[in-house]
Amino acid sequence: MSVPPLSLQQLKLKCQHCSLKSLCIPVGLPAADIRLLEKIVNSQITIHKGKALFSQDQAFQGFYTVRSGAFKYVYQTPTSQDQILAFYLPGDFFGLDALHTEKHPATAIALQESSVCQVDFDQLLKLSHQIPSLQRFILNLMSEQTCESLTMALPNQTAEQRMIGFLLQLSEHSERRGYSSKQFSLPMQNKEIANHLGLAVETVSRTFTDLAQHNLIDISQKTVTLLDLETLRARTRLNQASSKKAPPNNRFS
Amino acid sequence: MSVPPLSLQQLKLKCQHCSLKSLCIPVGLPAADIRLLEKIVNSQITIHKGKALFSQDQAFQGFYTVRSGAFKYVYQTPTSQDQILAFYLPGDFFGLDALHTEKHPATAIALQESSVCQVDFDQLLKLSHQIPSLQRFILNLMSEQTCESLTMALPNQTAEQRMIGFLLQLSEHSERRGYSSKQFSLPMQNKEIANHLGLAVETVSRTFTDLAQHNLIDISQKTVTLLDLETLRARTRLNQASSKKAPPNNRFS
DNA sequence: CGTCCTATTGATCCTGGTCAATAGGTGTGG
DNA sequence: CCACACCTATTGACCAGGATCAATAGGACG
Repeated sequence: MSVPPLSLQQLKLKCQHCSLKSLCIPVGLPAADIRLLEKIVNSQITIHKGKALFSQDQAFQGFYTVRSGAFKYVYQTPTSQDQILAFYLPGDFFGLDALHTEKHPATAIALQESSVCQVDFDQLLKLSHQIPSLQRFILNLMSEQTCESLTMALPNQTAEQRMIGFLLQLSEHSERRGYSSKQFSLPMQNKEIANHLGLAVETVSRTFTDLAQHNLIDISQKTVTLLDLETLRARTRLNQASSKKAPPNNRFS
Repeated sequence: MSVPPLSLQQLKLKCQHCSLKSLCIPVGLPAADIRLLEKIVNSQITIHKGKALFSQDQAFQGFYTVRSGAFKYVYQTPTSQDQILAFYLPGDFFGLDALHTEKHPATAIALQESSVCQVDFDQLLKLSHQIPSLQRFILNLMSEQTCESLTMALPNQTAEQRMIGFLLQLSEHSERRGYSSKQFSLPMQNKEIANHLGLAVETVSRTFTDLAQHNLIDISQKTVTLLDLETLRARTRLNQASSKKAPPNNRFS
């Protein structure tokens, strides 16, 4: 049977026609540069549910952006306990943390049928000599990631606060991709949320039902609806600014 | 009174003669390149105890390396609660997380009389076109920081595990600088350790005395001695690998 | 349809936070 | 140089949030 010279399927694999291009490397680049970029991007990678895109200690061959699906990023400790460091959703970049050791520090596992683009890093560096804004893009990307994980590392926080923070994070992500900030799906299991947030599965379950009973969220079939963003945001603020005492030296000198 | 043309004091400010150069940007660079580097580094910055090197939201002018002293890196939340994201000791780089917003996301405050080098980032980028290994150095630096803060964000962990982890981190740092991995000083207060680790001050105090009573550490006058590295390391492993059940699917498929 | 894994709900226990009181340090002014 | 004030560290008593244990229900998949 004959196929058209360029199917819609194939067309979509090009950066120029990618629905995520406004969130991705091509942002702001002229069409000519995007065509150069396409040459060093492998957009044909599909990963099945439960399979690893790359494994911990595997050699770094480039970094990735999620086209569709979702990943968990798992660090395996020497004592064979797993810790989910992050989840990656469409539009997210990951893998650059392997740069300094040339080995991936953790394993990326697909939570569902997923597709990614692989960007050859060395070639991207070369290309960045022709396209100066690329260099800035890479640096900004890494700076952003450092900054994000720094603030992510905030401890304290009750179980509810961590859960709400997690939901708000997904909400922002959904919004950034042009979808609803109030409704999105959870591609991961409660068990995985628990692991990521450092809680027991039971606590995750209980917190979801608590929030639902207070009409702050609605959750059914792995789809979450945030019903009261205001109150949710308010509840993540720790201790309501502890205004009980207002010590005189709460400012930097 | 007449002074020699180049005092020992002034000499030490040069990258070539800096005692930290093997940990810093000059590592591996020929003397000629180091001289170029010296031109874009301001090594004359001294910060007094309690003063800020830069403040949250302040414009990014370059990044820093600690020459001497110590800093806490404080994020001030909208509700005016402070969170210590990190401590920076001699040899540490910081400030690059400001790159993508051009504003520092947190405030760096000296814990004691401290001195830093300020590196003009734009000039460093220019210089990296002449010295290719510089580009790699910058990228590696940022990758390392991303990676570090990612793994730092591990939750779980009991109070004791977090405290030991903190001490081991300082131990490695001390070793990297060529000092003892077993004995080092704590430039920060218990209050600040507590804040950083998300614990109560009382818990920090209690954990120190507990560890001391078990002859795992010795602590006096802000100087810590690690007496039993083996046991300390063993105690950071969460749950001793939970071998009670050994589920069949503890491996990635 | 049966098996296995995940989610939910209840009961109990323990780590670590909070409150409180005291001791030790540091710095300032008389 | 000492006294006082204020801040930090330590120790004890108590309490609560969330982990653990346990049992059941719901889903996914062969």
